Amino acid sequence: MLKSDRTRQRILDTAAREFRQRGYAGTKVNDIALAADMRAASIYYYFESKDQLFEEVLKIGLTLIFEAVRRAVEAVPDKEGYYTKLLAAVEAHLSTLHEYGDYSSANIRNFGQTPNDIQERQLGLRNAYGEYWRELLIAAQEAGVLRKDINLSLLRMYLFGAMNWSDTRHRPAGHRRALSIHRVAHVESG
Amino acid sequence: MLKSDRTRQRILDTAAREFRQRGYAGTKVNDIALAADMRAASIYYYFESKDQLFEEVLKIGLTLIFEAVRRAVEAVPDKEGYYTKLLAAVEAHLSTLHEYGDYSSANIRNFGQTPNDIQERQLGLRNAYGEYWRELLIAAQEAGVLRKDINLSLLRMYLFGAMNWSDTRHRPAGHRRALSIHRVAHVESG
DNA sequence: GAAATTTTCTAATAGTATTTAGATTTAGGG
DNA sequence: CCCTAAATCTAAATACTATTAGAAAATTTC
Repeated sequence: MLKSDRTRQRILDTAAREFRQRGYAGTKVNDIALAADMRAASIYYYFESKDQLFEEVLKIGLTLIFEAVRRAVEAVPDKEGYYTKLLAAVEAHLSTLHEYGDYSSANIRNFGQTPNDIQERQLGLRNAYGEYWRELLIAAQEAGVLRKDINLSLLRMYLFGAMNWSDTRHRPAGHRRALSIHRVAHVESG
Repeated sequence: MLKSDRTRQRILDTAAREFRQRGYAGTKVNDIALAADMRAASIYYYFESKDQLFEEVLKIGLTLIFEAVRRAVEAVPDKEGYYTKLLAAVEAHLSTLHEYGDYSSANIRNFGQTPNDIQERQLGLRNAYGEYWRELLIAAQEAGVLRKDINLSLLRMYLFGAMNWSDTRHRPAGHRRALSIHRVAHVESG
């Protein structure tokens, strides 16, 4: 029963890559199949529909980020304070985006243009992640790590934008990211 | 001969809105036509193809932002220094995104998932805008407004991300932005 | 190694999309 | 008003796309 699982995984990986690059409507089931070295019909043996496949990719994408960030924040001892916690969160978000880029980028880039019924089913997870950051930022501000006059909703929005944008830029092959995630998180020169 | 121009404009406006919401592949020529209160075939009287219409929307979107930013920066007297110039640029970018949102958002949100041939034709304009910011940031750093150890490529990437992200969040109707662009640019509470 | 089961493929179906052709309507100038 | 040109429409051609049916191949089990 293992081959089956590996094939399913291969379809998911390929689908994530295609959805990321061409979007939900722009990706044809056939594109995914050919890129995964099979015929379109075979995909229906593993997934009910294109929509269901897409939803699974979306869910995996955000779940990976959320769990990595939560783990990273919880790994910081409380005595280190909220500045360190915040940095850990940023680094975890960026690392996941880098490592499981196809899944998480597929989610981030396509959510806005996803059909409504799919969006609604994903909204819970999305809001939960936003809420997690909201509370993190509030705690950081109360701990004095962020100035009181900073608008936390805006800051959160900007943070997400900044973290997720890196993804938009195309990374030329052979010119792999030369900066460590740490440097990226600190906006430092290498 | 004015009716013609107005209709063409109406098609463009409608197309920008649809492309923004549903993406390039997700938007059907029919959707645009119906939303603009006509039949699909009529669009072909004004535009050669769906692609050409899409390209025109993309181009308008970025051109509006670029020109607004350039004008805003040039309007700042040199003696006011680069911090003011930088803020003016951010405010202009945000304002345009807010005012001509459909065009500029259609560009920002869809560029990555646009077919290759279209992307290539738009690349010149995109690179020019990026280059404009690059030089602005270099000048600001040399003028001492930005710390020397800050990686300008990353900063630019993050700036774009932060500025363009606001766009992703849906603005519930009736709950129009309560913060001024100025406050948004400063990440200040209202 | 043959039977049973799982997996994959070929071919067809049904539904949609873009785009043309050509007829019809609308608007403006004389 | 009427004529002409511009603008729009209806209907159809063409081309895709998701999905299904069922045959064929591969894999597993005994």
